[in-house]
Amino acid sequence: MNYEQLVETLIGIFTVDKGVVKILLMHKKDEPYKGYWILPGELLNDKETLEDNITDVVCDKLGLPTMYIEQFHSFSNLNRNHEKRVIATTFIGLINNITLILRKQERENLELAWFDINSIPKMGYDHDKIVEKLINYLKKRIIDSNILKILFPSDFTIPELQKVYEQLLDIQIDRRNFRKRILNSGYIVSTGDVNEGNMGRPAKLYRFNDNKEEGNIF
Amino acid sequence: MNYEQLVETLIGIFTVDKGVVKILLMHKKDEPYKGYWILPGELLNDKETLEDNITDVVCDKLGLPTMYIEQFHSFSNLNRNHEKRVIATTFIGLINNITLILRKQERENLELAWFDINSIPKMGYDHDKIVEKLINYLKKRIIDSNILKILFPSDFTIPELQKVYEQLLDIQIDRRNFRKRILNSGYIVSTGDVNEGNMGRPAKLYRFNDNKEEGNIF
DNA sequence: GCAAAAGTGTTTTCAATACACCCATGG
DNA sequence: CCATGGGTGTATTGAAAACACTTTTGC
Repeated sequence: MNYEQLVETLIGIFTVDKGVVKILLMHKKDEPYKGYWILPGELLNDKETLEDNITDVVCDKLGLPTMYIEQFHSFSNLNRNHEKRVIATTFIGLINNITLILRKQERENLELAWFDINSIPKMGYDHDKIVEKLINYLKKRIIDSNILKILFPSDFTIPELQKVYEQLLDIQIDRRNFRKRILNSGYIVSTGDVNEGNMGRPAKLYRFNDNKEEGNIF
Repeated sequence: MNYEQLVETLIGIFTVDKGVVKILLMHKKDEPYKGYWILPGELLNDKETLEDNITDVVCDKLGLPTMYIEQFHSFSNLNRNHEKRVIATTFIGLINNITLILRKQERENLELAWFDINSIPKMGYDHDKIVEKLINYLKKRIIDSNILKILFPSDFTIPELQKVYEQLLDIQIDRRNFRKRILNSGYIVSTGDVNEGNMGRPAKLYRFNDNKEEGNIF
C-alpha cells in the first residue's frame, strides 16, 4: 500500500467588474487538455504549507498583488487526473477591480482571462465541477460584509452593489428597499462624490464603513 | 525538491446528549503524546478518496454506524507533526444520540470517550487547535435546519433544543419567544407524545418536519 | 424635451421582543 | 402542597415589503 501522494493547489480568483462577477482562468498550452481552460495552481512541495504555496501562485506565477485568500474544499477523486493520482486543495481569492487594473499590463504574455461566472468556457480535468462549487460557495459567502468590502473598494454605487446581490443570490430586490436596508445597516457610508459620465442621473458613491464590525447583510 | 506527501484524515464527531454538545476523542496509548487525547483518523493511501478513507475510520476503526460527514479544513503547517511532514484533511461528523447508544457496547475495548465541548482534555499534536476550529465551525453551521435534524432525531423537547442553541451561539433566549419562533417557522412538528419521568411538567415531544426544505433557523 | 438611470417618502404588514401567569408532575 | 420545569397569551416595537413620484444627466 502506497501512502505517498501528490498534492496540488488550485485557486478561483474572483472580481467584480461593473456589477458582473468574473473569475480568472488560465489557457492551457500543452497536452493534456491543450486549448482548454484551467484554474491556476501548482504542485505542493514538502517544504511549504498549502497557504504559502497558493500565495506563490498568485504573486509569482500570476503576477497579481497579494489578495484575500480563503481555503475551500479538497478534491481527491481517483480519476480527476488520468495520468496520476493528485489531490487538489482549492482556494478562493477575492480582489477588487481597482487594485487589479494597476497591474494588468505587466503580464500580457501569460494566457489569462476573466470570465463572467455565467459563461464559463470549456474546462480541463475536473475543473468545471470545482468552478461550479467555488461559485456556489461564493454565493453563500456574499452576504458577509467583509467579503463585500474586499470586492467593492471605495467609490461604488448602490445600484452596482445591488446588481451583484441579485446575480449571486438569484433574487430581485426593490431598488428603494435595497437602498434603505443597506444604508440603515450602517455597513456603508457616503464618500460625498458622485459617479458622472454615464447615462442618466449620476449615482452617489459609497464605501464600506471601517468602523462597523463584520456581519451579515440580509 | 520533493513533491510526495503524507496525507491523513481526522474527524471530529459530535453528538448532543441531554442538551450538551459532545465530541468523540481517542486516548493515545503509544508515544509520542502517550496519554494525550487525539482526533480519530488514518493515513490516506493512493487507492482511496479522502471521503472513502474517513468513512472507513468511522465504520471499521471506530465501529460506529454510517453518519453525516462533511469535509472541513486541510491543515499543512510544517511542524504539526514533529517526526515527518503530514497534511491533515479534517472532517466533521454528526450523529444523534439514539442511533449511537445502540452500538455503544460493541467496542468497549477501544479507548474512546465523549467530552463536553467546554471541557476538552489535553490534546496531542495540533489537535487542540483543530478541535477549536471544528467547534467554531459547528457553531456557524448550527442554524442550518438540516444539521439540527441530524443531531435531534424524533422525540426531542423544545427546551432541549434551546439549550443547544444557547450553548453554541452563546446567547440567552426567552423561553416563550424561542418556542414561538421555532414553532411558527414550520421546521418542527409535534409527535403528540410527551416526555415523562423527569422533574416538573412533562415536555411535549417534537421532530423535524421532513416536508420542510432546508433553511436557516434564526 | 425625452429617455435613462438615480434618488426620495409613506403605508402596511409581519415577525421579534418584552413581559406575567397558569399547568402538570415528583417528592 | 410546594418546588421544578413546561406551556400559553398579549401588547409593543422595529424592520421588511409594497408601492408612485421626482431629480439629474446625455443626447
